[in-house]
Amino acid sequence: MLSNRNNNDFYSTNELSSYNNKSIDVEADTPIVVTTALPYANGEIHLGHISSTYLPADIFTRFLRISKKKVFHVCASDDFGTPILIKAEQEKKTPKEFVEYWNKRDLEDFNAIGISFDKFYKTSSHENQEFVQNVFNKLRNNGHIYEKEVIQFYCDFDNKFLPDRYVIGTCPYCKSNDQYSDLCEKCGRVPEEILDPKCGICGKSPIKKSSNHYFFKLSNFSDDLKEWLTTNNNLQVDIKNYVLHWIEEGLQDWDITRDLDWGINIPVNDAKGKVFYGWFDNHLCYISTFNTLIKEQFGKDGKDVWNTSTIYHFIGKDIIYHHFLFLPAIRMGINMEYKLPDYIPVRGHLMLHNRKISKSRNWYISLREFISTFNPDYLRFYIASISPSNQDDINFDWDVFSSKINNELIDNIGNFINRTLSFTKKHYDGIVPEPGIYQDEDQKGLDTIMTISSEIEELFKKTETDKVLKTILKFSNFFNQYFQKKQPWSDKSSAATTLYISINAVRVLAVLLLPFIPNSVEKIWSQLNNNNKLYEESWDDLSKLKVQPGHRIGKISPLFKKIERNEIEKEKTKLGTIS
RNA sequence: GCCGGAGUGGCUCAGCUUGGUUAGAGCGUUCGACUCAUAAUCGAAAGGUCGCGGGCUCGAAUCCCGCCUCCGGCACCA
Repeated sequence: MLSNRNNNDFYSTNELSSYNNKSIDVEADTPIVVTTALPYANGEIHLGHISSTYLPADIFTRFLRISKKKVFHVCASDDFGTPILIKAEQEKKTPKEFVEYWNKRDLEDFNAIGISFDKFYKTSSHENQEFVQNVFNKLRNNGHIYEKEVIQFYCDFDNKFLPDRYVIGTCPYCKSNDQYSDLCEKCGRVPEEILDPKCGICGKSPIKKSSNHYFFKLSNFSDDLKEWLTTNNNLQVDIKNYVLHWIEEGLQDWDITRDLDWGINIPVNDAKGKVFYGWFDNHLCYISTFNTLIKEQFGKDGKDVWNTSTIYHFIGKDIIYHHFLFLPAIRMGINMEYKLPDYIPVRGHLMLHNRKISKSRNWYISLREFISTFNPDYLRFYIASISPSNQDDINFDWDVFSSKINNELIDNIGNFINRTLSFTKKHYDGIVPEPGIYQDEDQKGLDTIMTISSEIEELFKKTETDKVLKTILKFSNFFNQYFQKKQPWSDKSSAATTLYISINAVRVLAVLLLPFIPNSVEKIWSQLNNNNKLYEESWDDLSKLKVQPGHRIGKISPLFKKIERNEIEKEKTKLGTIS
């Protein structure tokens, strides 16, 4: 059940516009382009999407921003294709209305969990349509496109070709009725040939008819792809080997045509009623969206910026094939007008209590539902703390979630912050005290603050978010120990020094945690009563003692609310029962 | 079937690339300390023949061979 809480307001909206300071010269420093895989505009975002793609990208992006790098995070909704057409018809909406709804809804959900895009656009934008058609024409002129007749199901009654999703029949494997010809939702397999096919619109038996399709000669690029995969050392080795294996087996040319009217028109006169296959246009939307953003922000041609940038495509492991083969091959096919990606961080899938997430089997947790009950930062913290920088699957478990949040985020980090600030309030009237002589313990504390940034920076760059968080927890744990050993409540002579150092450690923690729990960290900042904005902080200043003696801190209250046993039990019983 | 990954204290995992002090961490358990703090924190202890068998080596969780078990991918999917 969803609460009435307005999730849009959870993260401040002017935060992003402040990042995008137009005075920054995009050419002065190497810009970084971060793209995230496009959500398909036919259903809600769930925890799996967040975990495999958007959160790792957002943490990375936020780290780059605080490191004062020029970074552009672009994404878009994937608006075309048969499943959308079918669902729109079911809901008696035009496909355009349907995808507009999901585009808006997805962005709201992303905002609610603090995924910060510089632009979230759509594959149905006129910019993308023109761009895709342009790319197609160039590929065609370069000899990478050919035409071929293919046999398709055709419904005489409805007078149209039936793409796979429009053909319903019996699964040849598990014999379930009423399954799509390209996917059996009962057994999860992809039928070779569906039994007893029926038209998904009128229910009559379709006939087979030939249709002229356009093919992309993926096979032209085998050598170039192999070369790229071998020489780009930023790509994950296990994935490279996996993809190289596909190339060895021989790449199939790729049918990029669909006999549909919901898609990007193929810019050829005799291709009326045909559109591009979604995977031809959707990843080109990374570029068209980026170009639109650069035009809007700087009035420039995005191409130049793109080609001088470092490019990251964040994806889940299910779309490796498209991103390691189709995407680069298409860019190669237009003479590298737009450079290839430098990095393709691939993450595994999120399991739910050790079972695969499946919407059709109702084994999933939607993002909306999650954040109607829990602080969105709890999800960010938990997922980040269990996400390795490889494509291993990870597991969402309500009990682990609750113990991580209560023990690590709240009891370790939250408590250190709270005890430090409360002590300052109580014994120093909220004024940061003047430090005295540094003893050994104090010096160790100062050293810990000094070295933390370089220790963490490397891990961030390798997108090892779980290790970053572990290091931050170690940092916080160190200061809990420090506080305990120094006993400022009884050792009055060194209490001022203890508090001065501790308060500065709180500030460091806030900056360190910004990429992970951006909302909560704003609260720390306001409790510290710093007079600048947190996002104006720079990573370079991380290890400085910037909270000065004499500074008055703000109002103190616990940052987090603990997760109660019964809340978790409630969530566990809800699993799989939501209709 | 093919390709890949994993098996380490009750649980979750790190370490393995570049073999070498009594194999680490967190949670959980037990005992103790403290009271600034959201019954929090701090200290200590118990607990593992590092899946099995062999091999190389002065020495292996770490390298090599074989076996067992589990998991993932195999071109719809975050």
